[in-house]
Amino acid sequence: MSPPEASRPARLILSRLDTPIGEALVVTDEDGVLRAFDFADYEDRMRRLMRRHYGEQPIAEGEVPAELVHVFGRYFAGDLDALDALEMRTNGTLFQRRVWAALRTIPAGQTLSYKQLAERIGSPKAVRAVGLANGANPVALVAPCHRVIGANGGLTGYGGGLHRKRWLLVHEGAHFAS
Amino acid sequence: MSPPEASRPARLILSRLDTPIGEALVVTDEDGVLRAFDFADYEDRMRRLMRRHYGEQPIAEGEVPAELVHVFGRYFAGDLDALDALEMRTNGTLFQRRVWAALRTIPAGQTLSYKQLAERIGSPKAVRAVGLANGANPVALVAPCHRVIGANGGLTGYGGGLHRKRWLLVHEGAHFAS
DNA sequence: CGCGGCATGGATCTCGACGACGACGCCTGC
DNA sequence: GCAGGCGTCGTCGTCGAGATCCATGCCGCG
Repeated sequence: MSPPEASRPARLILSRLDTPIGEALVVTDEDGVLRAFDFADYEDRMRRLMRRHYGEQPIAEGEVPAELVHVFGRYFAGDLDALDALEMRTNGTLFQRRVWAALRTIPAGQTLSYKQLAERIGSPKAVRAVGLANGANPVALVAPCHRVIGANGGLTGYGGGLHRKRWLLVHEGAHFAS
Repeated sequence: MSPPEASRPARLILSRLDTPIGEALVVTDEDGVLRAFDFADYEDRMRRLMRRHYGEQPIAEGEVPAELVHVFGRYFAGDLDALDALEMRTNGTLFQRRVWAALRTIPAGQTLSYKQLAERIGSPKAVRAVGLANGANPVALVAPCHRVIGANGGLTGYGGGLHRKRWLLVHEGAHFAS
């Protein structure tokens, strides 16, 4: 159901990618597989997450792998499903990995409420916990936590700033309140 | 009685010094005051100690301050009291600092047993604890933990290796068994 | 003697318990 | 509607208790 815990990477490489909504941080491992995606104005939180998941290991600066440049470029250019097949590796608790896996079952253009997401992973009452896990998602966009909104259709919150959540949902043609 | 806990240093500088008993590690703070002295073959332990006392702070490489080169040189050349006036700063628990301060009251050429040292700091039964604190001494030579030996005159143990303890005691003209 | 066993005390590590905290949702009372 | 209160549940930080580890010393036994 949820993917297995990812092994401790031999190396972590941090690179930076320009997007229409600001500079993004891309962390990959020695196989070039994505370990984190976040926005540059939240670099502190991203580093804290990496430390939590992988220990004190230093993070080297590098280039964004060509395949990732290509795939994110397509997504922002309007090919909304471009990220669906992209491999990602995450650590985290069983519950978190369940939530993050469930996120990828929401197609672009659609949204889900925190409640519906909680039901989908079999813990119908763990609504706020789902919110917490959403906030701890290391791989924004690829695990599309921006597609989860309040039961009343409002945007509630987003780790990258509400303006980005709004932009992404508009970009994907989803419906939401105000 | 025991010196106050040293403040967190602004900077730590690690330098290396040749001695008749092998390369030594010298750690100084931004004032050039000694924070650690150990032998190069135990660099791991030294770094662990620094981390414990001063946190994750990185340690820069640098040159041994001229005064220290001079003073250690004199000690190894036979001026056995050359280190007596040297300033040092240590962190650690109250008990540890009491032990380390008491070490400096043992003159070169003399020895004390762990028991006598325990009595000297007012905890006559904390004999093994004194041994532990001795092993956690960050400032070898300057806090002369090598002058503490077993009640039967044997050398027991030394963080820098027994051969160094033996060499130092011979160098200082102290008496000990076998 | 030499050896084994045991008391002794501080530091460190590990665990489990506990409390606080949310990117919510629902119900109530105006 | 809308503001406020509360149930709910996984995380994380903190704290404290208990076990373990030792650079010992002493006693008792062969």
